[in-house]
Amino acid sequence: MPPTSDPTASPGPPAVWRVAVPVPLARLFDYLPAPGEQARDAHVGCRVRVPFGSRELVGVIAQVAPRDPDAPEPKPALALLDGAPLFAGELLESLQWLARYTHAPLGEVFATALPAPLRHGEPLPDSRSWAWRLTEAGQTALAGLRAGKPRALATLLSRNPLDEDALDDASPGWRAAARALGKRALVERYPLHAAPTAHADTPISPFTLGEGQRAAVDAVLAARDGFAALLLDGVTGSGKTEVYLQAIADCLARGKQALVLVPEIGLTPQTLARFRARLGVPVHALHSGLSDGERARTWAAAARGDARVVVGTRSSVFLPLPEAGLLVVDEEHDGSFKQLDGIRYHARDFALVRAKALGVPVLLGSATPSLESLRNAQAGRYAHLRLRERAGVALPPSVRVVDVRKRPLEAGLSPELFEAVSQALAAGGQVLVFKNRRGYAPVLLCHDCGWSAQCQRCDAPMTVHAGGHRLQCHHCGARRPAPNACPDCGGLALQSQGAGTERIEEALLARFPGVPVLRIDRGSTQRRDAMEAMLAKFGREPGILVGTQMLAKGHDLPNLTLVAVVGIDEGLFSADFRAPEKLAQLLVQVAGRAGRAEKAGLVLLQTHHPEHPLLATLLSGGYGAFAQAELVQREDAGFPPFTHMAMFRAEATEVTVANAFLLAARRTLEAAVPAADASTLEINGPLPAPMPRRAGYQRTQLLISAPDRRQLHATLTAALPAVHALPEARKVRWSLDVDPVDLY
DNA sequence: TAATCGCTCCAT
DNA sequence: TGGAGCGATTAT
Repeated sequence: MPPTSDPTASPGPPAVWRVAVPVPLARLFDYLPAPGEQARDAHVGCRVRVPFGSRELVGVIAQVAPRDPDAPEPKPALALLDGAPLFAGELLESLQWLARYTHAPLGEVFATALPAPLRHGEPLPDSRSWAWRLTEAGQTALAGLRAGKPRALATLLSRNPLDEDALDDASPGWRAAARALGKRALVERYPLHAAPTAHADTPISPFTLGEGQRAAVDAVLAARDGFAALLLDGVTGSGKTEVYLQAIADCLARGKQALVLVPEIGLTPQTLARFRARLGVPVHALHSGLSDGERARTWAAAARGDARVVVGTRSSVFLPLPEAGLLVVDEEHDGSFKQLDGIRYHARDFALVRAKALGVPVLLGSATPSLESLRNAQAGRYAHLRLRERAGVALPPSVRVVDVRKRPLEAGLSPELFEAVSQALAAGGQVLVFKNRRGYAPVLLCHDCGWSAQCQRCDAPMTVHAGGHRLQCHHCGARRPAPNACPDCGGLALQSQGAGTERIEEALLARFPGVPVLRIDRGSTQRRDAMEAMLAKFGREPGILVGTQMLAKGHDLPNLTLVAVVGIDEGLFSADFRAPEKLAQLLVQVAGRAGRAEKAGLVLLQTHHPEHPLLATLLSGGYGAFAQAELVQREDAGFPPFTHMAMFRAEATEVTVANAFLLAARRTLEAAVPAADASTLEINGPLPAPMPRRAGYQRTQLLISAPDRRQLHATLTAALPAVHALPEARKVRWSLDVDPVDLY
């Protein structure tokens, strides 16, 4: 950091605020302190409102520096928004690291790290938790209340006061009832005093641990006084959550905060309820279903140390943790930890950076660890903790590959599959049919002339929906009614080719009349809690679930005895080098859903390629053997984690315009490569993206890779200012993605 | 990124 | 001649 001046302490040139503003410019802007303020070092990390062109923006003071006497007079800032910095210490440093690593402007990184109200300059909200109790008048009036929601709420509160989180769980929609009762002074709201420091009395639960779990907990506790990365590698049902809970309980007992990152679909009410029941302190949840106000409150609670445990999705990795003791990343292999637009950070990787800066352990859990994490474990950078056996009485499922070559298929389902479903239902079990394609059918084809329905704005076929009546593009969202006759030849022989979840549902309903069939995908469950409600209604009686990825985890389904996986063949031959890893993870995760309780589960894999090496390795040696084989291939091919990548993407209405930019960027990069790295740094492209046209834009890409991360960053750092300044850059939408996950 | 400036075109 | 529409410019 450059020298700063504190005019109250030492005379010298007057100081200015150097502000990181949320605009795509990788530099700071100088402002004179707001009226009545003097620039002090303690202002670093505070928000300020500043004039910017004709706009007003909220920025963050990144430095306090002496005013440059040669520069023109800076504009004065409008107002200092914080009395104490929002970003300080570890978080400030980690975010500065992230800006350097992603090559993104610091102002945009700060903006991404804040919930919307704080980003727009609102004050840090009140973060106390509130509870409700019955008043004396309420006690008296209780018996006289008419039946209904208010009476139900009053009855609930007559047993004991409840905090708002507990009310959310116990009685959704309670707020209207509470307001009604509050008006009549029958109930009242009061602030709870969050216990801010030590919870020495928090018991480490008496739950008995298996041998592997015990060893894992011991390893985490042994590492608790400093930074350590621990990979908790345990099959589904081996009790990873119990290990997290015990490690968190220890963390709480020492008066520290714990942060648990979970995938987008992993934050179920079930999970939260389990954390709340076991830890004995308020557990804050942070996910996309919350209002902006709630997110800001959680942020404030974490910043003040009031939130002792936060369970949240990707963006929770930006929470301030002044008293951090432990970070957990559950399902660390999950793709939803990578942000795909804006600041393209990886929450798991950033959690590691933060844990290191905080000097606390980070626990990465998965039944199917990413190859990156396995490699780090093998290189000795992470401790590798294995949980081999399933906890309790659960038995591992048996897996059967069904060869469907030359078999008659109905909606893509084989006779063997129908037979297995029939048997499972007869035995009183539930069935999951997994197909990673929503809609009715992936293609609408003319049997006479070969025409197929394509999206007009994307290089992709349109998916058939609504039983064949509607066409929808899954890439740009376009919709139109399905034609009755072929637009090319006028023929009436239009056929839905292939099967999505809708069509599979239809076939199962026809085949098993009277059996409940529930379809779960992004079409059937728009709202976040819709899936909960549907699964609750589905219950434990015999029935069939049909669904996509959404069903691969979360939601305990103890009566599930058969899992049938359909349509994996595309994944076996994808061009993406990560496709095998993703497919193996998906198969293992889905299979893990079968037979979680006393009943042994059966998994059917339907394929045209029963001899495919991926399946063979996975079946004979499990995920570990697959991962070993895959790592060897990655090393031979020079792919991550043995090499490091960055991707420039460009889109424009004309492909030549997109390519012209990437070609100019390539020249700029080549000129910036240090001589010592010239033989190892590789640049590929410009090449068309795997989907060359999307939503009307032509998309091309440029891939840079180097065996050493330092080389990659040295080149990017040297070249990026010139790339930003390229005249061609003004004509395209372009972005840089360091460590891209999807190569498109 | 987003607001603004200034150039061209063309309807009035 | 006004102003819609578009591309270029610029931000302390």
